[in-house]
Amino acid sequence: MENLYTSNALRLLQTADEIKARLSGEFSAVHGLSVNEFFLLLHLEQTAAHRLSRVELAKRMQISASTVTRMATPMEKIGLVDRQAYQKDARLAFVVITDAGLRKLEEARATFTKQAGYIFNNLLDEAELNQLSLMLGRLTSGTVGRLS
Amino acid sequence: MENLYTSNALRLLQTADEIKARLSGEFSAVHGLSVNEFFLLLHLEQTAAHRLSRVELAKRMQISASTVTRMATPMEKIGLVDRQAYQKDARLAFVVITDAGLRKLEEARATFTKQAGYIFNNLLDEAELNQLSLMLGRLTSGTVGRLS
DNA sequence: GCAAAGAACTTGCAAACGCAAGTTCTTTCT
DNA sequence: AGAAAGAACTTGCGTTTGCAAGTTCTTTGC
Repeated sequence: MENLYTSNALRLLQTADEIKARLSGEFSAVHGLSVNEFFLLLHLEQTAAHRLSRVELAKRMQISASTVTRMATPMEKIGLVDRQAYQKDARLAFVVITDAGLRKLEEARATFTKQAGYIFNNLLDEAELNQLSLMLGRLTSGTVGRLS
Repeated sequence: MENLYTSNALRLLQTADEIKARLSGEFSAVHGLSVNEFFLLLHLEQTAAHRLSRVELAKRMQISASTVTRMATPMEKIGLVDRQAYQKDARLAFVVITDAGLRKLEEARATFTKQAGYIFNNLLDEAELNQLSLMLGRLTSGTVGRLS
C-alpha cells in the first residue's frame, strides 16, 4: 500500500512534467503565452465575476502573491487583464480578465485540448478517461479553484 | 471526448502542483533537499550503474543540461554525488550517486512516501490505486527514465 | 475610539532555470 | 588522414520565482 502511494505520486509528478514540457513549447510559439499565464486566465474565467484578488489567485495557482503581481503587470500592458479596485476594501486589487483575454484564452484552450488529445489518444479509452477524471477530481476535492 | 482530454490534463497538472507544493516545504525543512534534487538522486539510483551522463539526466528530468550542471556542483560539494570521467568518450561527465547520497535518498523517500500517504489516504482505495498506477504507467510508457 | 494586530499588495534581493554561445572531444564524409 | 559536422558540457545573460521587509488599509481588543 505504501509502495502504491509512492509509485502513484511519482508517476503523477512525472506525467505532469511531461505534459507541461509539451505545452510550454507549443504555447509560447503559437500564442506568446506561458503555461502559467494560460492558467491565470483560466482561473479568472472560471469565476462568476471573471475576477479574483491577487492572494486568492495565488492560492489557487499554488504560487506566491508576488509572482501574481509580477505576472499581472505585463498582462495588463497587453490588455489580457485589467486591474480593478474594490470599494469595500481598499487593500484588494482584483485581476479581471478582459474580452481580449477571453478571446486569447479560447485560442489557447484549443491548443491545450489538441495537445491533451495527443497525450491521451490511443493510451486510454473513454471508460478509463472517465475513471481517471473521477479519481483526480477526488484528489483535488478540497481544492478551492478546482479546474474542470 | 475532447472535453475529457482537457479536463483530465487540467486536473492532472493541478494535482501535481499540489503534491509538489506539499513536498517542497517538507523536503527542504527536513532534509535540506529540494524536490528536484530528490528526483535527481532517484533517477541515478534507478540505473544499474548508479550513474548517468548530464544530458541523459537532463532528458529524464525534463530540464536543461545547464540546470543539471548547476544542480550537480553543490551536490558534489556536500558529497551526495560524484563526478566521474568516462574513458570511452572524454566528453561525458557522469553524475554518480554516492553512498551518502543513497542514504540521504532513503531518508527523503520515507518523507515522500509519508506525504504521498496523506494525499491518497481515504480518497482512493487499493483497487483504484492499482488502476491509477496502471493508467499513469501507460501515459509514461514512452518515457526513458520512468520512475516507479 | 484608539492602539495593536493582521491582511493585501509591492519591491528588494537571491536562488533556480533556460537559451545561446563557447570549448573540447568524437564521428562522419570525402 | 584531414576537415566539417555534431555531441557533451560549461558559462554568460536574462527571465521567473519565492521570501522577507515595507506600505497601506482593515479588523480586533481593550
